Amino acid sequence: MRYKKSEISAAQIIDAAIRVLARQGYARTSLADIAREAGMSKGAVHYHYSTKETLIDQVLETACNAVQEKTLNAWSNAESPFASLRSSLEALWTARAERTDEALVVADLLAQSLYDDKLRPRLAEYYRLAADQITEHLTAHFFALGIRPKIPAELLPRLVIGLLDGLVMQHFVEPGVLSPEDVVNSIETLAFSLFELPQPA
Amino acid sequence: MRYKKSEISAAQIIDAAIRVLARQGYARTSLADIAREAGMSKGAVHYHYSTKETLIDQVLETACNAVQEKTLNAWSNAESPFASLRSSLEALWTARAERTDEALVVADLLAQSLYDDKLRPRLAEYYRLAADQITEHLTAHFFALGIRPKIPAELLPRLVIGLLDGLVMQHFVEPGVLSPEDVVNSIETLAFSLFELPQPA
Amino acid sequence: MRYKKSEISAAQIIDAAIRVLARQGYARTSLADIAREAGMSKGAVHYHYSTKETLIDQVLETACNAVQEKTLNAWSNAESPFASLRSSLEALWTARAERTDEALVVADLLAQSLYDDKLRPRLAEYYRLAADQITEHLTAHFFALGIRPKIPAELLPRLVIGLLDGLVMQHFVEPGVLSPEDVVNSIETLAFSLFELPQPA
Amino acid sequence: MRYKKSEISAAQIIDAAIRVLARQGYARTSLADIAREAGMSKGAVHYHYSTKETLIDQVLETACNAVQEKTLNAWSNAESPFASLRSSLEALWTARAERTDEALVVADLLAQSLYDDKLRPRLAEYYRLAADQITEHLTAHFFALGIRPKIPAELLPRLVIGLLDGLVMQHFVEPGVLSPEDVVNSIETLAFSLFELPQPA
DNA sequence: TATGAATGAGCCTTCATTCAT
DNA sequence: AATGAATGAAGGCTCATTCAT
Repeated sequence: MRYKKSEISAAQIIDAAIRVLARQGYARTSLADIAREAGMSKGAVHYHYSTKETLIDQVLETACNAVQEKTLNAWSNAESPFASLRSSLEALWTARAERTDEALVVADLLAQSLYDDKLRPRLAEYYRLAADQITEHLTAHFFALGIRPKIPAELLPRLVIGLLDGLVMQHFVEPGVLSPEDVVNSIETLAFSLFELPQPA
Repeated sequence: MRYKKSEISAAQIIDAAIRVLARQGYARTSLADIAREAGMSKGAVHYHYSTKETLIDQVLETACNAVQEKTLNAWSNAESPFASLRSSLEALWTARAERTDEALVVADLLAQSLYDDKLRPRLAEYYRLAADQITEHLTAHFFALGIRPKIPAELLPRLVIGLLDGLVMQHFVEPGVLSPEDVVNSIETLAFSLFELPQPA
Repeated sequence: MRYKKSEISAAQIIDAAIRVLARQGYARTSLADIAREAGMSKGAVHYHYSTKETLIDQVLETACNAVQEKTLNAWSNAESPFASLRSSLEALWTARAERTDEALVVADLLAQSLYDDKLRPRLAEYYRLAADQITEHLTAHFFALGIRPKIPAELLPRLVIGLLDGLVMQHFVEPGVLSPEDVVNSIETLAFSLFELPQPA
Repeated sequence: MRYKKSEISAAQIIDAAIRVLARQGYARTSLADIAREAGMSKGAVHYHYSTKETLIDQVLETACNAVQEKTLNAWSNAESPFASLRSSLEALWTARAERTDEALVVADLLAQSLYDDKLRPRLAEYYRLAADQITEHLTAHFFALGIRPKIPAELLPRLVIGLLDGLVMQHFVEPGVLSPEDVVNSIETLAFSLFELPQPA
């Protein structure tokens, strides 16, 4: 078999944890909640992850990867650089705004990381990977064509991510206030402005 | 007597709570911690705020107001619209990135609000006020001069706030990654691009 | 004035306490509840009764007296001994079963007295007085006529009171189970049997 | 293993609770007291009974059953109906007056039930069972012989119980005031009077 | 005489963790 | 590999009591 039985259980626990954390948030989630959701005893959870810290750590890694993977698909379709940019932005926004369990967990643990030194490096890596994804795309479709932005190239992805993350929080706090269309349109306009390209018709 | 004894104590508790929350985060802060920081007994805290919820509510309001007030000063100096914009952006960034207790508390409780219906409205109002502040400035210094952005005017403040908030989280997670200068420069450039103005020399 | 202001307040507290105790029971009643009901501060309650114990003691005395007084009227109407007996039994039953605040408080504190040495003597006196009341009546209307019961005369009142108290608890626990008519009828029959008198037509 | 470990512990807790409640009364008994008496941690008590309510409920049931069972033996010895009646009354009285832990707990929680809707049904059942026990005996030994009381047959057991309960409270409040002999004698006399039987020599 | 503020012990409950099985 | 039982430290909250005013 592909995974040992033990590994299956361990993964089930992580999945259950993500579900519960997405539903209740870190501050209100106990190991008992997670065990119940995973259909196991508290003891079993401790068998696989000896501390809550270890478990949460693993949860964060899994959740980050999941979000990352989801946005990865965004960059595949190649058409024109412009069409590609738009569909990518759309995907990046959706992956965050959709309230998937994983995105919620990342958002919640992001805040936890302000006070938890163990969590912070993982989030830093998450940001780095996300930025790299964007950089890669920009390099292939814009920089390679000689199209350069008005701001430092290494800063651009950080801005995009920051903008998306910040907007998503506003979206969560007051769901109606930002229409997805407006968001994507605006970011697109912004991107074009930065690249000194004429707005597409 | 300027303030009643009771009001002083109540305010001391809020201040202590903000200090402790900024240090430890909501999930790790108990009423006992707050009482200790305030130099009072747990009972006294309960005397002034019958519930942890009530207290946190008040804390959030105070913290939001503090952050708001800090950025309010940003808009005062009038010179040219451009100089004003830059100094304002700088102030907005600093107010958030400086790791003041209040800004940290707002960031933390923002995440809590994902799971706490009582907190959410307060944060929504916070966003609204912040957006209004920006709108007001833009109206006076840009719209009034006939300078219009390429994106819907009511969306612009939301983008600015989103961008700042999002960047600040990256800054918190990995302190070195964004230099304040770069951030402000970039946002300024971005703003100028959006307004179709030539970059100042 | 008849009462000093202080005495009025003290009495108001007792009355309030009886109302609250009747509503919530001793185990669930705090001094704060009583103060609130009395429209005073907790401090004021403590000014008049320095401990909860003192207050409860006073409450019990007042409640006992109230119940006693209520049954006292029962013995007034003199007609025939038999008619008098019946109406008296009726009054005794009603005073207990009616769920007046005072009767409830006595019933509740009676149980407390099992564990509280301070309360017990008061209850003992209450029983003694109630027994005396009955004895007096029996002496005047029966013994004086040479009608003697089959059981020791000094035990009879105790039996009557016990019977009433015991039945009243059943009545409280399951309100429908004993009709007041049945109860009075039965006790009357019982009394007549004890006195070897023929049942009245 | 005859009993599971868990069941043993659960039973030990109930037993400990009965002991403590009998000693201190409901109003003065905390879970910590019970845990200490049971030789366990507070956490263990909560492991077996998730709520104080649940625990008290179980305690009441156990105590009621214990009292019931004790009086059950009273009805076994069959000799003559008259001798049987007397010995039964004696047993009924003793079971209540002896100050067994269980009887005290029932008496205390009986009072609590005035303010606790969860407790009341259990006590109602307790009364019903006790009444049934008596009815059964009366049916077998008196009604079956054509001996009928002067009062409604279904009321008779309620009167007996009420009388015993009420007398027991007097007995608890002032231990010396009622000699067991007197009580049983009187009730016996009372019973004979009700059945229109000649007093035995 | 009365209040408002404060205390500290104690209450019920939750929870991460341990451990024998 | 997993469970059930148990622990003990907190956690939020209640409450009788004290005391300056």
